[in-house]
Order: sequence, then C-alpha cells, then structure tokens
Amino acid sequence: MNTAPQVSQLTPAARAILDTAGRIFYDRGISAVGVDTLAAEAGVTKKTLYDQFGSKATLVAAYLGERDRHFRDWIEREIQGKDAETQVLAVFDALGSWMDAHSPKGCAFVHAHGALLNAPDHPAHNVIRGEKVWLRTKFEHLVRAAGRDQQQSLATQLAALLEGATVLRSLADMPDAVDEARDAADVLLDSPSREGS
Amino acid sequence: MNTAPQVSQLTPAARAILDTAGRIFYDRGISAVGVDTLAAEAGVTKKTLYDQFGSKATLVAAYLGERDRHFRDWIEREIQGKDAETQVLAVFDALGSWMDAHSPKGCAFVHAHGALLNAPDHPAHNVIRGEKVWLRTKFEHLVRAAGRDQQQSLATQLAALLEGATVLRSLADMPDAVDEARDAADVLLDSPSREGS
DNA sequence: CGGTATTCATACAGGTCAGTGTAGGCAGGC
DNA sequence: GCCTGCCTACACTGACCTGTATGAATACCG
Repeated sequence: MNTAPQVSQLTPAARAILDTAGRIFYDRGISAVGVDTLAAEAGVTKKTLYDQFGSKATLVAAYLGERDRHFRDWIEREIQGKDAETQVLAVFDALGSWMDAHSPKGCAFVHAHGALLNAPDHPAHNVIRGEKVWLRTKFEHLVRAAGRDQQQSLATQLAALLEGATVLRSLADMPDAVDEARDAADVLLDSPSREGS
Repeated sequence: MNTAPQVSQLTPAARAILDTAGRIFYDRGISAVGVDTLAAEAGVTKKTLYDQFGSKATLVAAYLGERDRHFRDWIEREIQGKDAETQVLAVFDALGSWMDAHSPKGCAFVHAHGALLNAPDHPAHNVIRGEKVWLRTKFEHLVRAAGRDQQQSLATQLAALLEGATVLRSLADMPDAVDEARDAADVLLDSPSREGS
C-alpha cells in the first residue's frame, strides 16, 4: 500500500500552487489567505487552481497532507541508524531542527485545527488527526523496540512532551522547551518502572 | 497592583457581548465569527459593540483576557489547601476538569495564536503569551516549594506535558492524555536527580 | 492532422467582512 | 428640566471572500 509518491503526477501549475500554499498557508494562516492571493503568488490563474483542486477545502487538505509527509520523512531520516532508545531522544532533536528549518511559528496541524473548528466535516481533519496519531504510534514502536514496559502510557507521555514543547517554544518565547522535553523523555525512559525485564 | 476585578464596571451590553464572545469565539474560532453575528447573538447592535470595545481586535483581547482570568482562578481553586508536591499533580487534574467543563476543543490561546499569525501586532498576543508564561511560572513556584532542584527545567517540562496533553486530548482522540501526563509528572517529580537535598 | 489536456486572461455573481453614520429613545443625576 | 450615558434601529461603504463563466492559446499524443 501507498508504494509510490504521487507527487510527480501533479501538473506544473498544481505543483506551483502546492508549493506556494506550503509557504503562505503556514506563514499567514489558512483563513487569512484567499484563493485569489494564493493563485496570484503561485503565478497561476484562479481557474487553474479550481480545475486542479476543486475547492479551497481540498487544497487545504492537500497542503496538510504534503506537510505531513515531509514531517514524517524528516523524522525518519534524522533518527535512522540508531538504537531504539537513542531514536526516542533523536525524535526530539529532529523536532528541534524541523522547527528551526520549517516550523518556527508552531504546529501547522494545530493551527489548522483551530481554523477549522467551525467546519467539522472538513477533509483536513483526518489529516490532522493522522499526523498526531502517527507520532504517538511512532513512539510506541520505538519504546517497544527498546524493551520498555507500559508502552501505551509511555508513548502518549512522550508525544505529549513533544507537542507541548512545540507550543511553548513557538508561542511562549521559550527556545529551550524542546531540549527540556528531551531531557524529560530521557528521565521517563530511565524510570525504574519503565525498564523492561 | 491589580487589586479589584474590573468586570463589574462593564455595562450590561458590554457584559452580554463578552459572555457571547466567550462562547462563540471558542466554539467556532475567532476568525469564523463576524462582528455582525456576535452582536446579533448577544442581543445588541453593532454600534453598541463598537462603542464599548472600539474594534474587533480589542474585543478579542478582552475575550482572551477574561478566559485567562477564569482559567487561573480555576487552577488556583482546584489545587488550594494541598502540599506543594500534591499541588503539582492537582494542576493536571484541574486541567482535566477544566477541559471537561469549558475547553473540550483544545486551548483557546493556541487557537487564537494560529488565527492571528498574520497580525503580529494584535493586542491578543500579549495575553496569549501571558497565559503560557503564567502556567510555567506557577509550576516553577510549586516545585520550588516542594523542595525540588532544577526548578527551571522541571517547570518547563511540566508545562510542556500539560500543553501537549491538551493538544492530544482535543485533536487526536486521546481522552486519557491528561491522566498520562499526570503520571509522567509524578515520575519527573520523583526522579532522583530532582529530589532536593 | 485532429483531439485532449493544460493553462492563460478577465469578468462576474452573491455573500460576508470590519467599521461608520445618522437619528432617536430612555433612564438617572444635578 | 436638562444633560449625559447607554442603547436601539438601520443604512451604507469599500474591501474581500469562494466559486463560476467565457473564450482562447499552447503543447503533447495518437
């Protein structure tokens, strides 16, 4: 399932639209960017945008889906080749570099969720939930591979640390939040009740 | 400083506006609610709204300021009369009951931050940052009172757990996130390196 | 060479947005 | 009795919103 990336099947205009969406939806917020603005900054007509994506809602879901893929790839790449316990901590380091490079203003999925509170059937909600569930599941697999007990609880706790660090760093002027969260993750991993047999 | 609450000085219309704002801004999102809708649902004319608040931006800041006060009062009330270490854990329980009662869709301040990405000078940003900083500072005072070392790090880590649990519970279908975060906080508090002399 | 897909340019519809203006009603205090 | 503060009612502006319509140019592919 899901073997080949479908990205290259996009038409040039569709690619330009998604690239532009990736920048300005994140920087300015989904509801602050109109389709006229988006099409203009992508160097494309609004007609093309609607021919390619059908609606703003579909485009928003596509933007978040692509960002989700990039985020997962970033994490996987940054943690590869280490042992499982080190990988758990490396996820936090990967989050730090991801925020440096692509996410200084906080989590795009959290922002999207807030912007779509009044549209509960919006197709983006599945993408948003999927991103959060994936991260927790990633932690679950890693702590199982590391031989820890209570994998369910530990995975949720690690995911909470990571989400919270993102919030604090981006909107409370706390640049060290991610590093502190990493240290807390280390404590949780080394807690006696969590050591496997 | 800040001795008496100024709430009772509001005119009846202003109070109705703020009450309505507290409901529909949170439920639907700030940018999804227009001033026409807000005035109509408050049973007030738009003229009155502008006479009382001057602009939507000011009203948004007032809405968040009032929510911030309610949140702080809720936390303080729920944790009072316990010893310091128990209070740290009680903050997590207080968050759980707060979300049950008033915040099932996630953190209003995080949502507001996302909605105002494109308005960096918006007066609400100070309120948002203030709420996050207050929470971390609250933890800092509690862990100091509990005789823990490394108060700065521990406070940030506890705040991250709490923020992250809010995110996971509200937008990842993880109702136990807050309880799990409480357990993690307990582990961090009992970690040998954090015990005071 | 003909057909299909992609894209351009432009104009328009119908609605909502924040914010202002004008005019008047009503109550409490001096 | 008058003035001030609070409020209603309603019309209006100019900008922006999503989405559609019309018509034509370009390029690839059989």
